[in-house]
Amino acid sequence: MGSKERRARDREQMREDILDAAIELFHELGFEKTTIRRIADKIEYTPGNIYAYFKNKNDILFGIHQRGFKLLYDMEMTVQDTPDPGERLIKLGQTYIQFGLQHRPYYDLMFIDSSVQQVIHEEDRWKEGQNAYTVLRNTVAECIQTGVMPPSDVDSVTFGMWAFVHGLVSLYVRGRSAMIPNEYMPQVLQASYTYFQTAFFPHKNIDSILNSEAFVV
Amino acid sequence: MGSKERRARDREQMREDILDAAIELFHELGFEKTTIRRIADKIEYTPGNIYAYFKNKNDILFGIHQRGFKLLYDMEMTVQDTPDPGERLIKLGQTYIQFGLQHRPYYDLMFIDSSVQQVIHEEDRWKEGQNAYTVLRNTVAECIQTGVMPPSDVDSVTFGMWAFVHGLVSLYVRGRSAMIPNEYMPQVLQASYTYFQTAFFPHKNIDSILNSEAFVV
DNA sequence: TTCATAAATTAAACACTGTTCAAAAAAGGA
DNA sequence: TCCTTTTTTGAACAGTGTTTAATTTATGAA
Repeated sequence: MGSKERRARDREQMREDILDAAIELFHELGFEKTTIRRIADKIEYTPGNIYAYFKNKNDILFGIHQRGFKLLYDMEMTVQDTPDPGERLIKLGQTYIQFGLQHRPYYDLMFIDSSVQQVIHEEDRWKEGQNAYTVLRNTVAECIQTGVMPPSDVDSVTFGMWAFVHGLVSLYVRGRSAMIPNEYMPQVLQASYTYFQTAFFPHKNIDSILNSEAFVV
Repeated sequence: MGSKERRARDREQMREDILDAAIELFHELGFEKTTIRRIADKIEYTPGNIYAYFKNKNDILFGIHQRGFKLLYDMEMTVQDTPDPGERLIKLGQTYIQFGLQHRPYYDLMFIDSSVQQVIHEEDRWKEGQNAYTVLRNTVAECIQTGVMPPSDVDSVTFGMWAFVHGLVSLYVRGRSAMIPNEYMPQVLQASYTYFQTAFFPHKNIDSILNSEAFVV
């Protein structure tokens, strides 16, 4: 008599299928150019049926948005067992870059695309993003408290750290690194990241902390 | 007999009027949501007439794109007479931030918006951007050559520097600084920028080089 | 002024978009 | 089988970028 449960699973599967098709098309064409009719085509249904699963096109965006923040959160948690806050901060930044490069379509929707940001902002969905910021901020605060970093305004340092890794990822994602051959990008990204961290943690051996695979584009 | 010239001026003025209306609407609604009909409304003409001045909607984008890079280039040139490369690099970054904050609609179109980037990329219009990168790269190279900065891969450092200032501007422009009250943003931006530059130029008095007004949002 | 030519502007049409909704089809339980 | 609920469809709506023929406006010469 578990057919009720199976029907619920089927519904959920259909939602996932729609999201899978949508994230692929968003990545390929961008949000605005992706049409409901193309999403429907990809999963071999008619356009109207999409609306039985999502309120509208923006609602599909939210689904992907949530998936993305869950992915980022899970990756952030894998470095939380590093006891030294300086080392943890270095790993956190690396993790953020790795997330951006490995889940580019998500990153784009979560942090860059403007039509997306407008929709998210209108519907007050930025709370997930605040959490990601807080994780970073706590680590910076601990670095300053324990003397690993010099006394400074916590938000200024946190925002700067975030800006740096966000800049690395988003310039690359937006094709702004065209002047550098793509096969060199992993080394450039790692060298750039190492160079900046060295300025803040001169006594640390950065390379032994980093994982080269995180910078593969 | 100068009526030929006046007609040419009138045509040029009409193009400027269209661009003025477009940049305002792009900023307000984004590129995709801005319709030719609304641009036409704003300048009190019919939609079809726009096409007597611009090939299509993308072509309007290019017009704005060109304006923006001219603006940025002019601002970059104002610091080129600073002889010390380290000081010049610090000022260059400040200038970039200032440009982004003061000409937000342009910055958005030039460096962030994805539908725009796609169009620009398709039509191979990124050469102007390469110039902006070269200006920065030359300064970094000079810093390394003169021993102001330690020996490093020039592209890695340049890309990192750009990433940092781009990150500061674009996180703010995208409303990612919502956790920080907006009235504190100028100080946070300046403090963040100062903190990072201090790490690279420990013996310089950064604050005496910077101009607080550049960080006004 | 008058008139022919050239330029600027318009209105209507095209195929496309997101979205809605009544009708049809399919599935489930008795 | 038959009734009910759920899923899916197809047609319709107003709005999009763009094209084109027709119309209006401006220009310089007679």
